[in-house]
Amino acid sequence: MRMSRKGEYALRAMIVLALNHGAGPIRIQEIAERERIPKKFLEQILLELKNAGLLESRRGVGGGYRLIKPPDEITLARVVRIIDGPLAPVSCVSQLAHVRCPQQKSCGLYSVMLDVRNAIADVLEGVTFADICKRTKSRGSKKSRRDK
Amino acid sequence: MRMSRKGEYALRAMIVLALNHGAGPIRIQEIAERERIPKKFLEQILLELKNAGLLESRRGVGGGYRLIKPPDEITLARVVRIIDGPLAPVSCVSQLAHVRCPQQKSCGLYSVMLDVRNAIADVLEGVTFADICKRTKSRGSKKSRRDK
DNA sequence: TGTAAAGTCTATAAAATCGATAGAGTAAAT
DNA sequence: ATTTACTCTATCGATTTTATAGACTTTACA
Repeated sequence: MRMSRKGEYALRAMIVLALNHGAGPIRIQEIAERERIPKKFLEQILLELKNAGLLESRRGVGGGYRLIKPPDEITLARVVRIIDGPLAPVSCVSQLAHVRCPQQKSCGLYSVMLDVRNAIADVLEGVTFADICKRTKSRGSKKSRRDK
Repeated sequence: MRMSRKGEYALRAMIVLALNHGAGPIRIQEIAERERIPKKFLEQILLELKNAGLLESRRGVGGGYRLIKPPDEITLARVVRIIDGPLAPVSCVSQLAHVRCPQQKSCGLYSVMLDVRNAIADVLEGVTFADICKRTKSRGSKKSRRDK
């Protein structure tokens, strides 16, 4: 149930941009160094986010990227969907992907996978980059659990 | 945030076995046909599930696979973890994978990803194959939502 | 007892995806 | 003009995923 590294890079880059929101644009290079992301890889990611309408850029001296909207209007879900596609764990519960689920909705898996998708979406749609910025500063961690 | 096809195959195969629990063993061939899963691929999957202690098998005429425990004692999470590994979307929130998250827990992403992992786990640990069997028969679907 | 049926095991192939890199191009600033 | 920094497209290598192959073992039963 993995998220791609690309998706994680995108989130980290967005956090940097959110923390800096209001100040001038930030260069790719700087984000890449701060988050230890391969620069050329990050270029592609930021371009995608720009083409999706999340970022604006300026070229040349003093150029770089910045958020178009304030951090509290951008959810993590938005970014993950742009970079990694649907949140749905299997294609049959995503509206976009047309799939030939053998028994369609009669299949018992369908509703569970729908629940999983919704659970993921609830978390990711409920958190904005403004929230992340707060957490990053105040470090207010939550409960913890095991995983395997 | 995809689950592998292998994981989905495993879940479907388990459902077939659960629906048949109490009757005799089921042949790989039969499961493969019913769920349209490549037989040789399914062999590997069932073997993994057997080695993990979920299934038992018999060879020769009249052989096949069956569940060791009743369906209401096996959660979907169990199967997904066996076949696909940790549920955690990024490695830094999984105990097993030792990772070098740049800022460790001070990173604002950490708690969100933990929430995602827990949300997934809550769903998958809360559903057994007995539940799925009920749903498959009675077709009691739930709420629906969009995804993209 | 021998033959067919079924699972077991390991290797490998084919395909897809991922992560990363390369390099030529364009726009902006000075 | 020159430098800086984003833009675009292609490609590469590695890994992972998905699938196939084939020889082997166990079991039933004729």
